Amino acid sequence: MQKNSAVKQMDNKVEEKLNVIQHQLRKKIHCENNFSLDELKLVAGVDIAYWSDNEVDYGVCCIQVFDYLTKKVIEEVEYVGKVEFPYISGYLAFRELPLIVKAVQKLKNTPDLYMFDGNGYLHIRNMGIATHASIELGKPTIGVAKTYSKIKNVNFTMPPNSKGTFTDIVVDGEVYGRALRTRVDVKPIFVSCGNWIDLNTATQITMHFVEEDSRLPITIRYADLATHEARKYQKLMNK
DNA sequence: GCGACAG
DNA sequence: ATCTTGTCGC
Repeated sequence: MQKNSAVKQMDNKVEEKLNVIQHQLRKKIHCENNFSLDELKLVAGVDIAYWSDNEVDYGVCCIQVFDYLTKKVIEEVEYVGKVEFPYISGYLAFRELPLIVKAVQKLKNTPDLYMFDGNGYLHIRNMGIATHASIELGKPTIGVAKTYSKIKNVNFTMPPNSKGTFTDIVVDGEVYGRALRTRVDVKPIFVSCGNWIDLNTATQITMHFVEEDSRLPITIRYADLATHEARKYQKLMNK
């Protein structure tokens, strides 16, 4: 299911509307901190896993809330629901946000910041899932993608092979995000401001959550594992 | 026509 | 994202 066939399922006028929406929301982006790192307490990791049953697509969104200092999970929630929107590169938020909002509503705690599996400002219209979600949730966010999706023909430069090094990704003279080598001998991840945070702080927080068992920060990693477990359970219950 | 394409 | 075993390496 590549972009072409996915777009065929979506009216061209619909795509144009989504485009307009993203350009409108773009005005609400702030790549600067609206909080103090000293006061950062609760950080949430968000991810979604998918499956289908009788031609119907389902997804489960898992959110893990971590204490920033102890790096322990203090709360986790999941929300299972139908997924109506197709995956189209550049419009991931429209596919994932409905489930994310529902999952957030189940939280008893209010995270100070959210981390997403996907881009934020590092996006063709600066409106990756992390940025769009921040505007929806009203909280600072960070985008953490596992692969780079080329923007305006700009490639990224591979950072040196040592922990914590990075190279910025500059598009039209502006830093959109960076390739970050979280550990030695691993592929870099792609970090960008979602909203209400600067790139250096986003990088610092991301590195803070990187441990020895994954190149991904544990916020994203644990949420990813949780979605897989939740899906396994859902498929089991459906038989 | 061909390649690219976050999750 | 998802479908999936073995296998190379630390």
